[in-house]
Amino acid sequence: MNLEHVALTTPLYYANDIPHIGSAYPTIAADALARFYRMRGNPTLFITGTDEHGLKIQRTAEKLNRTAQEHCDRIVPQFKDLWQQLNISYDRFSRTSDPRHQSIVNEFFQRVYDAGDIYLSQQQGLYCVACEEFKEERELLADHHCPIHTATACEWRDEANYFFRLSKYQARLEQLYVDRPDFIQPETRRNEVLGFVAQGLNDFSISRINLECGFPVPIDPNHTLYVWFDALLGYITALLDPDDEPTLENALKHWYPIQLHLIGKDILRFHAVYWPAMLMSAQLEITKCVFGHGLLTKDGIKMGKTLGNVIDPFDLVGRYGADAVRYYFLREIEFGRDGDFNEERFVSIVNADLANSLGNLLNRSLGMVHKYCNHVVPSSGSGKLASLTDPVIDSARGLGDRVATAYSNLAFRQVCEEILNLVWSCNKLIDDVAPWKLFKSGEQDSIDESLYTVLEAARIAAYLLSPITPRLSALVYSQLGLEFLESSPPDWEQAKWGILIEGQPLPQPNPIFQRLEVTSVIK
RNA sequence: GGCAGCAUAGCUCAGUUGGUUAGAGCGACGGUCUCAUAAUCCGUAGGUCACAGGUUCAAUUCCCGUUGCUGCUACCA
Repeated sequence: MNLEHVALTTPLYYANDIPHIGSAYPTIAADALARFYRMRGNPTLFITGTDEHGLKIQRTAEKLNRTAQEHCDRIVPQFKDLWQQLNISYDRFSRTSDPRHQSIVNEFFQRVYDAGDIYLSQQQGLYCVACEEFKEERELLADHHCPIHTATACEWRDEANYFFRLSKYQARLEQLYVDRPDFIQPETRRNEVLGFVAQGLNDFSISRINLECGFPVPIDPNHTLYVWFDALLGYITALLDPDDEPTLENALKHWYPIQLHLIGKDILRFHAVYWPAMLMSAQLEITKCVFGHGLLTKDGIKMGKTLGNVIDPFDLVGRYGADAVRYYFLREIEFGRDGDFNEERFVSIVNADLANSLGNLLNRSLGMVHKYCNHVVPSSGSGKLASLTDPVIDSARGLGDRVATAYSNLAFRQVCEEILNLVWSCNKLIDDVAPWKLFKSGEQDSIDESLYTVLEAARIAAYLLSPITPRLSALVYSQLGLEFLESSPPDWEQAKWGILIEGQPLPQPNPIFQRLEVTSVIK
């Protein structure tokens, strides 16, 4: 078994506002992956957190009459609360306002500076005072008026900024993309990056003046580090053990390099271009893979505050529960592509798969065990029904490998499909065998054989689905009289056939997943 | 504008290295069983595989064009 260390990250979410569904989605995916790797026995470090610097946060805080730190201190608990409600098993919550982070950033900056990749230059351009931003000429209206603030013209500014020598890394980046075709996934995202880089890379400024919210530039405290420069380093800070001195050496010793950054495609460039260049400059290894997932729409329409059609993740989990939400997003949406949320569809998919197919499979077979098999796990039989049970058993035996491949490829949809195929074949097996008829004719051996097959297959299905629906799987296990601690699930041996032991008493069956009802009026 | 991608049943998607009746799930409709959470299982869905050309004995699958949609086209994050 591969016991490689796996550190994986969600984005460090911008702590400007409370979490939205776009933050929940990749976090759910990352959690499923982290749980999968832990089950396989890989030492796993699952990192999430918040990015707490930059102009937007500063402004939001000002509006609310708070300091930036106070503002973030109020936002962060809401992220943590949502993650708890969604059953997210993160190991580290990295906040970029952490003083330890500053130490890491300073050290990293020094390395890049020593490499000669940071220099002072002039940022010239048209500046909208109202936006406090430089604008491109092409995005402005006539006479250099800002489209947002049409009353006043932008003014020409000539501002000193520190720059990172990104252009120096053009060739090495292109080589990286060639040498490691899996570095950027999925393929379409990779093509976007290739196209972008092929245009030629410009150095980018990594400092701002007139900005308080952020770290001072180590070599020039009049400047503040540009948010992204320190935000990306939050991943490395998160690698520090709690008692470690905050040095790069300590951060890199166990978990580096990071295996996977799971991000939205909207921040792909920072992770696939700037970040590896920064790491090259600091002479650090590059993350193994950057995966840019798709974005979500609601009922086919882009979500936005102005449209008022945002999905509130708190509301969704509150009404339907963590497993249902986790399952829908990973089952129904091809990870990597854009996807849609539709509440009626959500309810029908979740009911069909979790309640009707898997839940009812367990419930009906346990019911029969209690009626026909003395409330204990039946024997696996003598093989009379082999022609019916063998295909199911074969499918269950191979399921672990198939599902593991799919998880490794972040193909959650495929994971679900593979598992459902087994579940469906079990429901069909029951109908084909019809144990209730065998009971009347007294064919106990065949009853046992069919029910053992189905229970054991259901167990494997639940086990392999547990990274996605941990609570549900734990319930299946307890219904089967087995232990399943959500916080430390049993190891991958459980993917094998034959774990259920004949004669073991079974508790009274109880539906593991209640059918959902649409609880809100569809607008 | 430039570059890239996509366009298959009501919905979400598979698929065809070009070749008899184009598939799955969900939804809908009909039927069956009775162990079960009115669940399961079976059957039905007559989709010109976006549109118009081309190559070929043969294209939904290759090529060109058109239309539509999406993404990228750098310093808000």
